[in-house]
Amino acid sequence: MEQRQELRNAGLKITLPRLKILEILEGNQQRHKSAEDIYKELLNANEDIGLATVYRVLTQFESAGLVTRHNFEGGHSVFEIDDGKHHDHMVCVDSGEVVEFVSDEIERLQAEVAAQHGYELLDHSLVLYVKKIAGANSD
Amino acid sequence: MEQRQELRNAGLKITLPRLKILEILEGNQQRHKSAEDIYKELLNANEDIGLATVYRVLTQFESAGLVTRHNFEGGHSVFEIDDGKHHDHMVCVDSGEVVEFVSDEIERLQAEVAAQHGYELLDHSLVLYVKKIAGANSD
DNA sequence: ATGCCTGCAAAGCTTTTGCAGATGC
DNA sequence: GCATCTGCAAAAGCTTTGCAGGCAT
Repeated sequence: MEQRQELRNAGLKITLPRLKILEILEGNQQRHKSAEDIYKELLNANEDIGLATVYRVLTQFESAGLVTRHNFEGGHSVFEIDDGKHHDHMVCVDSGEVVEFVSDEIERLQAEVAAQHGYELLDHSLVLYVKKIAGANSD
Repeated sequence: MEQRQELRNAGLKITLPRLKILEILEGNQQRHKSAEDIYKELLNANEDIGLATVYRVLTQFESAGLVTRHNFEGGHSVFEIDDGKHHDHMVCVDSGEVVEFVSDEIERLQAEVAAQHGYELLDHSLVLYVKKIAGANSD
């Protein structure tokens, strides 16, 4: 029940919808969820929370730095708990599976490239679209 | 007037809307345009072409490999002529300016990272969000 | 009690689709 | 002449907003 404190720190009142949504986001199943995904999980849990509220809460969480919003291909956004550890994503085009990874070298090169063009790197978005190699172990 | 041939190669009938849209995409002003941008340019040029047609044509062009669609942050797509030369993008958060760049090293590292996880790299999307360094020359 | 929060429904935005008429070949 | 293409308008999909009531503090 540490979530109450997270909400408090974010300057948000502790309400049932926010607790439930935070709980779902912290669940260890799928880390990357769309608003719709969350809405469905709430329905399954018999929580009477509107889709509009899900969106509002997610936006508030984003402003508060609790979650990160990603715009993968396909029009809709997905959200993920922001634990402070930066990483990029790899999406399997067959299964839709999302794998997180970090490459310090890529990070460094990005800053370097930006600098070469006279820019300071503020942020970046890197998504690899991949496909499982037959017969390979996935890690 | 080489555009007719490009359309033909793509298996598309030569029509006024397609010619005009291709022409705009090949214009040397802004390389990255949204459907709306193109629609506005058509209106300015007094061409009587509907927005729906712009979308349809862009989708056809994309299938034909004539253009590439990017989903930068912000909900709407931008299109760019596909000249076969792969590159990534750097977007200035202040001016909205878009700079293209290629880093062979980053490309190589991406494939490497994917392989380490048992995946084959099919495609990727890399966007750097940057800010001009005061007093630096921009190249 | 007060002010922030929620649910519902309606609107907003980008993109897609249906249909009848127009156009290219 | 026939199939493909276009314009218009309406619909679709995701997300946001307005409003009246509800809940946390």
